[in-house]
Amino acid sequence: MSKYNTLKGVADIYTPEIYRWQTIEDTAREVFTLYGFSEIRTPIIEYTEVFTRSIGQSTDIVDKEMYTFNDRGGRGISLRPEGTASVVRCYVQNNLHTLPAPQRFYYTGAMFRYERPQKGRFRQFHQIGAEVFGSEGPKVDAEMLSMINVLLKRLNINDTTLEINSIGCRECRPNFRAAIVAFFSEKEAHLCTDCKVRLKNNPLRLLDCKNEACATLRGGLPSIPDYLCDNCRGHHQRLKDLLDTLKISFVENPMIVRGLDYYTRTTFEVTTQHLGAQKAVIAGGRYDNLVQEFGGPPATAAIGFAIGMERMAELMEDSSARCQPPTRLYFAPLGKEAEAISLSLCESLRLRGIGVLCGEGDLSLKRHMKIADRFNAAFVIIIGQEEIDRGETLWRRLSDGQQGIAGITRIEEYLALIP
RNA sequence: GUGAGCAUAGCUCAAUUGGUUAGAGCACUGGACUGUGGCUCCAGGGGCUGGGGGUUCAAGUCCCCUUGUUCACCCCA
Repeated sequence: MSKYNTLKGVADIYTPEIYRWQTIEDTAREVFTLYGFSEIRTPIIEYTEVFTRSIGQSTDIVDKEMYTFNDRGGRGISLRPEGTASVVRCYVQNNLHTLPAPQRFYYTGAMFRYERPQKGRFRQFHQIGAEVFGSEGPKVDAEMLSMINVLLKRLNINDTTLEINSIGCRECRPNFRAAIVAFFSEKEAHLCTDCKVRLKNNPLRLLDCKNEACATLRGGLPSIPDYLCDNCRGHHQRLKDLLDTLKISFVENPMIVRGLDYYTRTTFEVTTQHLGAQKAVIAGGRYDNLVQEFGGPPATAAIGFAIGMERMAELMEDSSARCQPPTRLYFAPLGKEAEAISLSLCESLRLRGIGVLCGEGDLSLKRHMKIADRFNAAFVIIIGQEEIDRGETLWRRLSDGQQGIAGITRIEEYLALIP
């Protein structure tokens, strides 16, 4: 075995799987454009600080999952583990706040996290994400969730649930956090070992521990909405009202706290039951302080989300994925002269926008037929010596075997074959 | 990083309590049909049974190690 294999947790994507991916990408571009988003492309590598400062030093992502290394110049560099940090860096670096507000961007591309692969989780995975800068109002939250809704509908993906939550802002989160700490401190002895650490480092994450014992302890937990300040409470209520107006169904899930430190107020996930343990297909939220923390204009509120491509593609497996566009005509030349004629006919047809394939002149007709069939061609155009002598070609429709003749150089007659 | 399962042809899988030459379907190539595909029939190529070591008269099968993979935990898209 001297063959090379892919690295652990990365994958080649090709036909027919690639058509599902293209459908998702094409549809997302279309829908996002309708909502006023324009594409943004940022590098896959950044200074490591771009990620550690935004995502949070104590999160799992930067703590143990980043591909980090020094380049030949000794610069500390990381492969991006997610998209938002780079977009924010780009926004600040290029003073994009000077564009008409709010600014809307979407991106697509590969992300990297050093994790143990499992269903729906890879070391190189792909996201389509969108970000809006410069609007604090819940209208943007609702609009974004509506955009997601439209995308899912267009892709024929049902069976998903939109879950929303609010985790407060700089003003009210400390109160809430203190209440959580107080609540669990009494029960610390009964918490799992992970949660004992969380109690000190990141108490919010006590909320979504899956350990049964911890889940039981959560009974009687102070309710998050009770601790939101008036502004955050108002924001959250307004969002829910707008979602109702737009007839977007959702459930409130006070346990959504997200694993990245930059989130404020609205957080949300689109979940499914079809992906094993990885139920989040799309996730995102507000990050009203991050732009300022990156040195951008103060009080630049922002919100964004990311779609997991691999997970999305898996959901589409039974759904209406676009198939490879069929080759409409297959040219079957018999002999060198016929091959040359076929080749130039093919070029003419391609210039007219018709997808055609040209076989090789030294194949038997039987081989040609088999190949045409395998490529799903609608018609085979047979050109042998007899045809050349008569100045015409023989066409055969593969679906029913009907045959006819066409003038050898009359492009219109080939075009006419195609419905 | 932790735990469990699985590695046999390109793919999906067989192979009695350990037993002699490791099989089948699909796919591929050729033929039946020398200028006509799909369906059918026939034939052919393909394997160090993931790798290494051990037990045994005998190992695809049992044991150990290793690598890969799958699923789950942590966490996340």
